[in-house]
Amino acid sequence: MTDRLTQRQNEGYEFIRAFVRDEGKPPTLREIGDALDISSTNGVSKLLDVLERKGYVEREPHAARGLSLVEEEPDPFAVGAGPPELPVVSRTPSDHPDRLRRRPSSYLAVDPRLLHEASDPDACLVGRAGDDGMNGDGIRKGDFLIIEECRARDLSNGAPAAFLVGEELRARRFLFANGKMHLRPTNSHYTKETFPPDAPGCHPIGRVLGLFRSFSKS
Amino acid sequence: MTDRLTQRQNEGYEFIRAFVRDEGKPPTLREIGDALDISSTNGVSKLLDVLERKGYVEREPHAARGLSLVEEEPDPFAVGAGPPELPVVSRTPSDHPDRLRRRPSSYLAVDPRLLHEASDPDACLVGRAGDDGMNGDGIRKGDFLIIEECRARDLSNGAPAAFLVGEELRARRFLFANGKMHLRPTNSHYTKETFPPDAPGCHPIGRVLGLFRSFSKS
DNA sequence: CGGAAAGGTGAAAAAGTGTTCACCACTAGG
DNA sequence: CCTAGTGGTGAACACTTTTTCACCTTTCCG
Repeated sequence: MTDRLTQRQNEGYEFIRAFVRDEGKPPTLREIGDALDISSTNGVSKLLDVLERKGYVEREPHAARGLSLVEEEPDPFAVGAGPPELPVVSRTPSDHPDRLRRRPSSYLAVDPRLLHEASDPDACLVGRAGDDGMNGDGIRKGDFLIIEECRARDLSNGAPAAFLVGEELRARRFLFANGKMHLRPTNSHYTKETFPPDAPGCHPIGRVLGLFRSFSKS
Repeated sequence: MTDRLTQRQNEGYEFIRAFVRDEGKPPTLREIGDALDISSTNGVSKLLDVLERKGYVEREPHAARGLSLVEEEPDPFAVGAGPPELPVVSRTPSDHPDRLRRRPSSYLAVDPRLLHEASDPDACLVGRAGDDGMNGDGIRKGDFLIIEECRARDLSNGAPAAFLVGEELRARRFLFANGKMHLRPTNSHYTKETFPPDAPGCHPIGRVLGLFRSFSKS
């Protein structure tokens, strides 16, 4: 898909894209011709020959609507279509928690249904669990946690939440009592930790909505 | 989209969905007929009449491929780009393991990087863990398991695998020894089970590549 | 100038596709 | 027993769509 298009060719190409997006099927030669004011299907056919030669479309001979768009790069700024992609944050010192979103290491596609609990899907990100402190809840070190960012006071007591402690992302059950934050693990080998609300070493990130995990082939 | 479909109607509907997703355009009557072994286009046409009356598809008279799926989820079939969607299978009696792929209950978008261990991404599907037998590996009842279908002899010993036992999908570590299949749980409250290779009540589905989980708001 | 490529018109042939008609078999419900 | 609905076969027919052929103009470039 390297060759440049002329203006007319681009008009045709863009029409096809829009048609496929709106109608769910490729246009016929006549439909293209009507849109571009080309009265002869042969004129349209020649236009498509050029688009095919330049690698923008593929044609299936003799098939009605036998036209398909050649895969392009997924547009990183595409609005609308496709499942949302969440930024994956890498380890960040907890004295710079604001860096969390600024330097995502990559983006991961997530089915929207996994975000159905989220109040604001745009506030969601992905981070990796740094330890096994939530083993009792089936969360293991290295798991990808789907986190909806929120303030500590919006976390409900006892719900799984994510915190930045040092450079480590920790999932813990969150409890607020006596003016302090309590991070309760569900693994008997870990101990409960308590921090004052604005402790420099511990930043609440948000609630854990879900997770995913990839088993490596052993 | 309330009326139930018969098995045959569902086969047709699922074929159309898969075709649109894979080909980027709706199938013709003959293409549907070839797939479902219906030799007469009229037979296919009548099938579509029913699907249309029940609200699953819409037809555009006289148009080639004048068929479209009635929108359910927001644009599940974005053309071209986007992560692969895996069929989510629902509970199926183990005397009909072949139904697994035929009646997916939905499709779930999965980031391709979660499939990087798969030999064949097209052989992957999603099923829900039916019990807590793999608690020790952090797999919990209700988790969505990403499974690559394969034959039992292609499973490596000790690897997490999925089995259909009765109507329940079970994740277990798989061992083949002394001519028998051994399903080893990693939860001390569950017991190891042993089946002969062709036991009617236990069908190996494939290896577990990963999982995801959605925490419900408490 | 000459040639190549883009960008057409117009018509007819060939191929693909949807529609209709007549007919059949099975099942479930009244 | 009758009827409606499902699920077909097979063939003829009409419509839609792609392909092909002959011929044209304009622009750009060596």
